[in-house]
Amino acid sequence: MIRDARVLQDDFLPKEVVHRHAQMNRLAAALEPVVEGDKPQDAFLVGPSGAGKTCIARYSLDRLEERLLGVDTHYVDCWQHSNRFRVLYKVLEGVGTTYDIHRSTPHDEMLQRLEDLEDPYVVVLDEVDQLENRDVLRELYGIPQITTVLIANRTEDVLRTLDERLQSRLRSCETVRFDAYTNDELVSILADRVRWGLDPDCVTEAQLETIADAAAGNARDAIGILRSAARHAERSEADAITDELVERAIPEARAQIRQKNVERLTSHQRVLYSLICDAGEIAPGTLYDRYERAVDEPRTERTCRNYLSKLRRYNLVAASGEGRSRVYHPVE
DNA sequence: CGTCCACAGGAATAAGTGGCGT
DNA sequence: ACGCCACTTATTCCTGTGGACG
Repeated sequence: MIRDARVLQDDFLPKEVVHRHAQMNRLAAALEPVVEGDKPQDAFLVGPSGAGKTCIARYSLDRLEERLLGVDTHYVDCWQHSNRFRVLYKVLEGVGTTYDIHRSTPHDEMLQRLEDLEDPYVVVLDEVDQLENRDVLRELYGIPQITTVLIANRTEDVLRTLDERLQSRLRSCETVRFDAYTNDELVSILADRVRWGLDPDCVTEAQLETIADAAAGNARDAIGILRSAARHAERSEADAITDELVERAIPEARAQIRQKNVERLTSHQRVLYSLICDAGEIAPGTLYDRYERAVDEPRTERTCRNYLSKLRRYNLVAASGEGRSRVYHPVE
């Protein structure tokens, strides 16, 4: 029943982008000057996750490379590469000069190589708000050949921690806003994937609507649910996806993401996480007390606060209330 | 209504790690 | 073998903030 598994993968890039023409055009317009040999405008794509930002950015890079020889482009996921070295390394990778780069290569040399570039270079920095050290942004902005396309959930999260100069520069670049997809849009995106990769008629319109509803505007989640349901159907050698499989796939797709994140935690972080899960809702002070008693050599409170912000970044826990009335609770 | 305190998170610092060049 | 360089993690110190409480 799965004819082409690739179209259900996270990194699949459709040949045509639907429902995002306005954003496509704005980004294309910002980059357009490069065709005439001028400096393109930096761009900033903002919006909730799964709203098509990454997709549009990658798509635009592909179109640009198609049209124009002698422009380099590259995509960097700052979630996976969250420090200066890794970002610079990935950026250099895009122009194929990493053959003799290693951990202890001075940053100056890496930057020098970028400054020596002959051709314009467009870099997408996805999830830029996950960057631990923003110095690298300033460094990249200092290189005239490089045009950046930043992607983040919220503009303010990125701007907040930057100095004045960089802030004003970022404010003046082309900002393209994305909203979450509507249910109808999600259904049509899912229908496309079904058409390209699954047997026709193996899933009903009503089922796609159920999936779209559960995904709450997030296309990545929606496709994840569809993928999970299709895999189960295939494993049980059914020739269609049943309603029951869809219902099961909804929590499962979420659990998979959570599982992946929990695996990336250290043992101390996991203790905090399970304490929060057990309590359902817990005040910071109580949490630290219990943590101190739960482990042999407890870390300091400050370190735990760092752990907690990591748990929040991974979307495992959330905090509500400010100041003294703050409580942590698990997500979902 | 003002004070106090728990809490968040920035900055500086120290100890430990890993891979490289000499 | 050794020092270097940059990274990572944890810690100490500190400031700003908003709700609780007298």
